[in-house]
Amino acid sequence: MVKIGDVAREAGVSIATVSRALNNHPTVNPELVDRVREAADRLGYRPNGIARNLRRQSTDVLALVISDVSNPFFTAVTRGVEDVAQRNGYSVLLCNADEQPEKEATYLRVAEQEQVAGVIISPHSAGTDVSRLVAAGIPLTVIDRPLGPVAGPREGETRPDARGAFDSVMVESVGGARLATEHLLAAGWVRPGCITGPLDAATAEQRLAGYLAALGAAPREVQPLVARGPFRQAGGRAAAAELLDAAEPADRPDALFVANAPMALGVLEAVRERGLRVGIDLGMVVFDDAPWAPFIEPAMTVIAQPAYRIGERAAELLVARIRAAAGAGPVPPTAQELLTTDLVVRASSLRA
Amino acid sequence: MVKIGDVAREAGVSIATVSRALNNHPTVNPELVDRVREAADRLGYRPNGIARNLRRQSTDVLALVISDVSNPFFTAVTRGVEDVAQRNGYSVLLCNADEQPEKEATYLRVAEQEQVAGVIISPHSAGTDVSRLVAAGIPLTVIDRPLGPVAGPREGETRPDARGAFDSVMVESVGGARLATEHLLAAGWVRPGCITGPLDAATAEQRLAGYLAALGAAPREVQPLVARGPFRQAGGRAAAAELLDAAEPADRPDALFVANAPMALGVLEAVRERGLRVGIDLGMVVFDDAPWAPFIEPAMTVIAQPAYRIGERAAELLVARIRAAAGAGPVPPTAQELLTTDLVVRASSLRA
DNA sequence: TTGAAAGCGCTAACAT
DNA sequence: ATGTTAGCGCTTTCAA
Repeated sequence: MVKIGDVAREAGVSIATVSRALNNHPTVNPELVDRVREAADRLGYRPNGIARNLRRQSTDVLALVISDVSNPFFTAVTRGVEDVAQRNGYSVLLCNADEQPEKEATYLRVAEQEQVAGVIISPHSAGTDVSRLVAAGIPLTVIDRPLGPVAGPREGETRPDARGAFDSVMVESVGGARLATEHLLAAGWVRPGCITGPLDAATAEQRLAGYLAALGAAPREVQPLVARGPFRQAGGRAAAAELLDAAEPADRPDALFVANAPMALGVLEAVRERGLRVGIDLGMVVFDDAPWAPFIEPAMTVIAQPAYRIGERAAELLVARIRAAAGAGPVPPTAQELLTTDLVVRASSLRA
Repeated sequence: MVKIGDVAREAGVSIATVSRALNNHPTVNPELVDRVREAADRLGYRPNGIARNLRRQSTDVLALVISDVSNPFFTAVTRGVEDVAQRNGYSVLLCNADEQPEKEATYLRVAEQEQVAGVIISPHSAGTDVSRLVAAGIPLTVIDRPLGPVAGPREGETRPDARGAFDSVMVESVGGARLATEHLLAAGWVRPGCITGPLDAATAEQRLAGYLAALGAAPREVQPLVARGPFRQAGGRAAAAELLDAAEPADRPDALFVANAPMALGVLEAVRERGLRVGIDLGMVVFDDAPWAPFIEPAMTVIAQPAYRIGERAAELLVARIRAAAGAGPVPPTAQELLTTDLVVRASSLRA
């Protein structure tokens, strides 16, 4: 490996000059800059990032910790984050926690140890522990799911200023879920059920809460019908089976509000296996749009989230905070952004 | 930030002992190990990964450079890589090159500078430059798309031993594409067209080659009908439009072989816009399965790749090579694995 | 403007 | 078995 000393010798200058020349320090003689550049090219010199990071105590890398790479929502978020990061000179390292708390914890530890410049995370649950990151002074933006109070340095102690510890970008989940359910009711379905994620996932709770709120506000009384499963295709299938196979026909839903897109595919499996027809025997609305939603039969009605925008905003807030932490900008006030969702009516929610 | 010296003081030992204790060095008194552990816990010590990497000249991190996070094929590959990596104590950093050569180059540079333990890459084109990685001795496994000869240290020079420079895990693309096209012909479609990726993408060429081979072997002569576009939904839509809108009806395909799944969604858009019905007016086969494929109407016939397995094998080969490079195992012979594809017949390819 | 040298936090070779 | 110390390759004072 060719190092800075080799370049210095080749260019006939000191290593300090090489460092300054390569980092565009203004105080160095332009002629020397050229000589150094050429020498570096000739030798194929590539600065050792690790050494640089150790010295600078910082990196040009952002970590994006998401719950599931195969969920189109998160890939859209990823795009937004990447585009903003790239414009600002950062690389994005994507960490797929895969809905597993241990995997998430591992990535958070790696992020801390490798001293990334900042972290954007969609926490598995409100209990996800980011206290070390906060303590290490690594800027953090939380997306998609809220985080509970951050633990303080001593056990059992929480930081009263936890809210100020990080920015967040969320979506109006409760409202979107309520809108979806009201839409189902308005379309003439009488017993909408709700298929949501696990108890520890905040988004699962919010979407359920919206569903319940809609039922509560309905003119006639409607019995809540709820099933849970992991936020994946298999989870949706099992949960749908649970609801659809209820012993009492009166307990079987005639419509389904599904809390995320991967689950919806599983719900569709269960529906088919039972010979049910969406739009005829069963109404359906899904929280989250997906590329395939317009192409299935009937086309899926969804609550669309501004996924790309969430990624963009999260990255913008993070970059601003990194800059501020480096003293290269004003300290922005803590942001808690709430973006809105859209009901996209296609065919699955309409009675044929 | 609490560092190793602080722990040493707290535990009343030297920093060397702390280092050894925390790294499970066998030669250290178990009683001291406990003392050190406790001291470290008490202080909330977290080793500085950067400093460690600088000293050790290595990392516990693998980089996985893929062309498109939103393609389900790559997310399945990612899962395979992650599972193997985790079992072997590595973290995976996912780098989304997004089909852009510059972005890919940036990530490769980051991987080199941050000295990741190894890289798995699905190269944008055969021209992707991995010479620096090879020169830096970073083990590399190539997946999905082949890489051309690796450039040598001097311009214009190629390394004759380039084939031995890295392992690869690919899929029988040509054969799969040929099978798909033959299936279309056998199902009674008479003018199958091919929608493939850009000229510089090797998989686009391979899939086209398979298509052409099938036409060449057909009993009656069949005119090739080919359109290209970026490997995305919008690319598929534009390419399909090109074929479907041919001035001469005789030049319009009555079936389509589509080279990847994201493109297929775009093709479906174009098909709908023209009021065509898949399975009736138009046969369709897609290279690559996708979670939504069984759920669209009619269900999509696909060439399924063992995506998860590709990721697993790539990671296994990489880990073995990293071990070997560290002297912790035998040097494996260069592997060039070729996995097989499966034709999954659903409804889209059958004449109703 | 340039160079010499200190040190980022850690591991490992060497000394005890 | 434990401690002392020399670096890993770089950036950045400090001195010239």
